[in-house]
Amino acid sequence: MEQSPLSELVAVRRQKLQSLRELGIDPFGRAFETSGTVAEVKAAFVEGQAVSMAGRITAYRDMGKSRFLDLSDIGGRMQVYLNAKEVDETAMAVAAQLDIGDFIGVEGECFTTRSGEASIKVKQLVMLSKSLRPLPDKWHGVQDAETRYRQRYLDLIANPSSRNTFLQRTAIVREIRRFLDERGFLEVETPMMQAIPGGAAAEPFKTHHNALGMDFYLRIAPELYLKRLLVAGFPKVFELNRSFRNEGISRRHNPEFTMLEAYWAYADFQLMSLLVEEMVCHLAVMLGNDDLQVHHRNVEGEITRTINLSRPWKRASYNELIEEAVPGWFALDKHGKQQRCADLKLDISHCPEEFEMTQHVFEKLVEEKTIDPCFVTHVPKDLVPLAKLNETDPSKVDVYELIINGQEISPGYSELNDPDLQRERLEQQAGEEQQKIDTEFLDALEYGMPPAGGIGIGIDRLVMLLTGAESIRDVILFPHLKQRSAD
RNA sequence: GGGUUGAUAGCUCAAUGGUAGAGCAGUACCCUUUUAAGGUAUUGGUUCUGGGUUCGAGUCCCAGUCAACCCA
Repeated sequence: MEQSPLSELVAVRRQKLQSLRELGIDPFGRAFETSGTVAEVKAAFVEGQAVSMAGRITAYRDMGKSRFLDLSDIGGRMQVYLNAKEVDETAMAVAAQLDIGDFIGVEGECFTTRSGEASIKVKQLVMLSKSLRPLPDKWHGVQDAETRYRQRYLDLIANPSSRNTFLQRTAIVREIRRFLDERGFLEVETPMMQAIPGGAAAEPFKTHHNALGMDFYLRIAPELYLKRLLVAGFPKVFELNRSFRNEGISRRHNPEFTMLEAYWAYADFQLMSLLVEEMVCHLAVMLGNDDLQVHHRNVEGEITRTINLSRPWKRASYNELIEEAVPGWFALDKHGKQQRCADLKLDISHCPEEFEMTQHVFEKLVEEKTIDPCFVTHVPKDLVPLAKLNETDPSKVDVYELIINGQEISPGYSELNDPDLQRERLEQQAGEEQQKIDTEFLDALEYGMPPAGGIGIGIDRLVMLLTGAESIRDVILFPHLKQRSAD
């Protein structure tokens, strides 16, 4: 045996494991029929009624001849009461070998304690799984960020706020599917492994298929395949799943992230903006923000930020917003813009072109400062090669970029369906790297794609916005971290 | 990639360069309605890793690992 204190704690639990086996008990039990989840059993509480329930022991209060245990699952906690008078000797012997962390099943009857807590008086106790390692502190939970991410299960066991965030994430995703289904959108699945990664400008992950003897890329967006389905005749489709970008990791970026893309034939970006507005408000209300004021709070529960989702949401053009932030910007020549950026302490060393400087100003002085929703329209065409040009100003495209909470949450386009123009604009964007153009997509467009509105929504960022999470790692169950060296 | 901060018992955290501690968890005992149960006693340490300075390093210096935040 090793000498470390952890192994001492494990040894104590392994000794109990052995004791259970000596009692003829399988410490890792089998199927157990329950009356429902912990929350369901608690909700259906009727004094004196027989129930059965299973869960993990999360607290243990030993009174000598009687014991109180808290049984928990991801959705709730309920107290059970164990009394030597109510159960046989074996059950009390088993109870003596229990630890916080064990899974047990109980059969018994509902009763209310003197202090008024709905509880279960145990008649039968069944061992379901022995826990061999000690759980985190019951009161302080897991504070260490690294542990919370690497061992998310500990975070979820110990931290109610984390449980709540992920339950809300699930509710949001489910409700988005229901919302779109209700409006006639069909959910589809398109390739995550693509020979040519299209639909966005981003660095892809590369992989290899042995039997085909060819390289694939993990998709950076599903867009070009969903548009093939518009060609196929689907009037309304969506996909809600993972995309992958081989770029930096930050508070706002995870290499794999979840995106919704939806396409609606015969619609345009303006109709799509209304759809998104309606959907996000609907989700906010579902989560209990009836007044459409989403409050973000710190650990003390104080409000740190309030996002006002009241409709209608602001709509403003790209140029207007930049002029608002930097008056006279567009009157400046290239040198003047460089000077102005220097005055504003903006680093534009990586922006050789004027439109890139403008975009940098937009990101730093508009996007990051926009908390309440704003649809940014009339975006320069160089930034968006897959959208239709504006009829009156062909230097702009018919798109919106929805900014909320200082982040881009959703782009929406009037989708470009002119195959020749699309080819030209992709060629222009690709520059020297013409092999990066998905020509089979362009072939598909030549068969005819209806005019359509399309949207993308970054689900992780949307969940951050709606739950008040400050890091994308707090809304992704298993965020990617660097592997720790074996020691 | 650069900067800043951090890593101490299973968990949460202390510790002027001078004997590594507390609460919870664990262990033993008491207690038949407790609930952050309570009472008494008690175990538990590669202070992230490797060097260095020093009579003496958790603490100071250097390098590394991992993380958080900011910048790119």
